[in-house]
Amino acid sequence: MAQSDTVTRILDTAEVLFAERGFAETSLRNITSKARVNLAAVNYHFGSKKALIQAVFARYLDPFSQRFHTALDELESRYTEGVIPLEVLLETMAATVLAVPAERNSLKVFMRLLGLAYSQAQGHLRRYIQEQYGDVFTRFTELVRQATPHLPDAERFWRLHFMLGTVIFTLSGLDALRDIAAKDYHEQVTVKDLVRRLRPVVVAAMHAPLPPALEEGHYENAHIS
Amino acid sequence: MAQSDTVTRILDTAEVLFAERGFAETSLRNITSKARVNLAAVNYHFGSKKALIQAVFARYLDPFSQRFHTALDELESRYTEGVIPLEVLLETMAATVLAVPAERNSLKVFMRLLGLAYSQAQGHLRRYIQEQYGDVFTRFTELVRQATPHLPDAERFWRLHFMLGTVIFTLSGLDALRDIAAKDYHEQVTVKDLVRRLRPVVVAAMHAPLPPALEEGHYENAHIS
Amino acid sequence: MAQSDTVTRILDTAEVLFAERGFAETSLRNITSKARVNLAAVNYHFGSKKALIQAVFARYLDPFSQRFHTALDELESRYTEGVIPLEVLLETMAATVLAVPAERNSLKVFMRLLGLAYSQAQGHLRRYIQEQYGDVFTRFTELVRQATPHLPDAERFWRLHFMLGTVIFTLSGLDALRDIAAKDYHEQVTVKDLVRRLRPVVVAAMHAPLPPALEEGHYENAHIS
Amino acid sequence: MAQSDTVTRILDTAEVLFAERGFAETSLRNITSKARVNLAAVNYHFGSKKALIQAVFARYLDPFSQRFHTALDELESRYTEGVIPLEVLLETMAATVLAVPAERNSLKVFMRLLGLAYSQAQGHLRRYIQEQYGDVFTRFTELVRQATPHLPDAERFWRLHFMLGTVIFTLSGLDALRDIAAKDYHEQVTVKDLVRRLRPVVVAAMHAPLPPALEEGHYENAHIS
DNA sequence: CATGAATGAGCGTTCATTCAT
DNA sequence: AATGAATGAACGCTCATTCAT
Repeated sequence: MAQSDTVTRILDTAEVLFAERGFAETSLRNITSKARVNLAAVNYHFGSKKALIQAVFARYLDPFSQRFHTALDELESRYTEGVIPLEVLLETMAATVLAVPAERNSLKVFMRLLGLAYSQAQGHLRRYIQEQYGDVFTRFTELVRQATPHLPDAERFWRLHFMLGTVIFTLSGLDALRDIAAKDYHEQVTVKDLVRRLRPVVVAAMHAPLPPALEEGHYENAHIS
Repeated sequence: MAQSDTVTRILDTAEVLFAERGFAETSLRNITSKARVNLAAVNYHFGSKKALIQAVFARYLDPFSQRFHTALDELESRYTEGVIPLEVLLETMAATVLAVPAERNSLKVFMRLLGLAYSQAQGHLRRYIQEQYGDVFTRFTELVRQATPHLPDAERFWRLHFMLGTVIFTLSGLDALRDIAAKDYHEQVTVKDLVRRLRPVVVAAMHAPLPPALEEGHYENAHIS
Repeated sequence: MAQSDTVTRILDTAEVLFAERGFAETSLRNITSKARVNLAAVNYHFGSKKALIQAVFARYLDPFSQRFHTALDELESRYTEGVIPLEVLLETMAATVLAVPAERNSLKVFMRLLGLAYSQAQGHLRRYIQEQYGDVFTRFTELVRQATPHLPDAERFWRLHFMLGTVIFTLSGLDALRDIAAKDYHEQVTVKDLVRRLRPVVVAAMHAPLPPALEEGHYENAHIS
Repeated sequence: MAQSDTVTRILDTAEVLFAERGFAETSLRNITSKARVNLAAVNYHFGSKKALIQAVFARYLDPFSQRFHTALDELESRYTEGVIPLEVLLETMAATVLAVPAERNSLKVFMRLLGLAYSQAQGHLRRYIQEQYGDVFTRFTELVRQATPHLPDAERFWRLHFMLGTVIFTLSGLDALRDIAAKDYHEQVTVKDLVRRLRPVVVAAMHAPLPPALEEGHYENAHIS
């Protein structure tokens, strides 16, 4: 059995099981038995379970990072005179995020994995992602800054994460939500459809009016605080 | 040791550890040793680890459910003539969500738990929450429907979940994000501050223009699909 | 099953297997299956394999240390006027070493274990023994120092270890040597017999003339160096 | 890579690691990765781990056996008329033992290995050594018998092993003992120095008076038995 | 009401060895 | 002659749970 075969089968199986159950709930025995490879093969090829988890992410994030850099290069060469509009930046990011797993028909898995990366207690994973792919995100946020000069830096930071939450939460919980939606609204939702719905929401959120300044104590009287 | 003491100490310890590490990564030994109670006490008082997880949620969701029903009762008696405005509904929900853990100074823990409930592979937990607290959410969404008659039902459904994602993602990952924000913007973010920032974003998102109809194939030429 | 039962059976089985095969070559499964206790019982009662190894030693060394201190107390109260003769010290040590395992008919095992403690790569074990029982050995060597004032300190140190080697090597390899002796000399050797033979050898070794001074270069011409 | 190169590097690395940690605690992966050869090379060149262990010993014992036979030949041709004195025999053995590893600066390693051969649970190793090198030891002990006609056979057997214990125990634990000695007596001990100290001790031990006969029951009243 | 002891199942990992190339 | 890949067995250990007291 060629290396690529075993390695690929482990990765293919692992990403599905990780996405379905999370990392701690997926044992190497689950993976190897479903992939029909030897239990020791994971440690042989990846070294440890942690390294396997990172490899699963790398298989998405390496091409993503590469393509996104390329796409931003193109944008920058096209908009030499002015700033790149926010909508174009968002559109480009969406297109790149979708392009990579689209080839393997695994957008849902990728999104679930992204969601897990944030929510599960895998400190090593967040560290790994930050180290390996931090620069491309930094580059993107800098372009967003230029596209939204009216937004205070802190406000932009939080809004980007608000939207990140929207996207990851929605797409990673897609199956459950889709079931409810189908039951209540007799509607079969596709990822394409969801992205269509997300677009105006994200744009509106980024363009929302600034909140009242904190010092005014305006909210002290409300029940929210 | 009175029962209530042991039970409370288990719950107090469990919710913190669950929030910090997730459910699978927190063992009963972690909990009982930190709570300085006997290992068997969890199974004795709660029956199983699953039941403990549900009990941890119930301690938040029972009072939340109760208060929210009461708050909606008040709103309905106040707005007998017209519909309750969307902003008021959102404000009321936010106030109720914040009120419960505020008494125990554990909003962050509660939000982390909510995030975990969605992201972790605890099917029993989602089922439990749906069964126990589904009706109050149903009541809320019906009021939102009346407040946003112009929104198609499906669109409203998705936008509510978009915003749910925003809130849960942000508040459950608060610590990590707060660290980044503090490092980059020299800003110490409080929950109160975050809610202030969330308000206009959520409102804008709910009022965003409808997406173009899917049938038009408008997006087919874009890179997103 | 009472605790003492399980714990004792684990210790009894472990010391025999350790003595027969060494520490690394004896698995917890070997021990627990032979002792007919659950595999997890070792970790439950001792915490780890390392701790089990130390517990096996403690069961011998704790009473030994105690008795030896008592015996030295008696000697010191008996010899208030002069020094305790070397032969008496050696005799006392021998008697104490033999007394402890004699009660459990396991001198051979104890000696094998002592030999292993020196020869096997269990750094934690040497550290543990040094920490727990170093003081009684220090006390003994100090008395030996007073009994042999003519010996340079370094020479005494080495001769004590030469003799330690003799005793441990002989008694820990007793079975193999006994087999050879039985085959060649038709002699069934008992521990008592071996101690009888060891006595004059040890005394003669401690009283051997000093080696020529190193500076003389006397040995440079010999083939030994 | 020429075969001899790979084989030599495996042997060089293996003997060091075996001496440091013992046989069971040294994995083939340890050896091959440190020697920078392929994992399968050990099984390819030696057949098994056991065979590797034996090969490590053979590299010392083959030349030792050869030289010792030659040295004894010389002694016998020199002492045609009377017996070879005990001191000369011991001196000759010491010189031969030291000569072989001296060429590779690895006396310590050799001694550690000898100690391990006795103490570790490698039955195959003792068998191998006995089969391969038993005759030269038999020849030596026969000469010792002629040199010490006054000693009963059994007594001579045990004293030789007492001394074997002294030497192997001391030299194989050299590093640890050297550390203690250096700390307590500010003395840097060399192997040459140790042999100097061993000489009078070994001679005195071999010449020690015979123990009282066992039948007398002399020791029954002592504490030793 | 509470607990120390015990259990069976399963975990990630490492092992010496084999085999096709 | 040599090696990368793969394997089955075993390792120490932790898990949630049960049970007798």
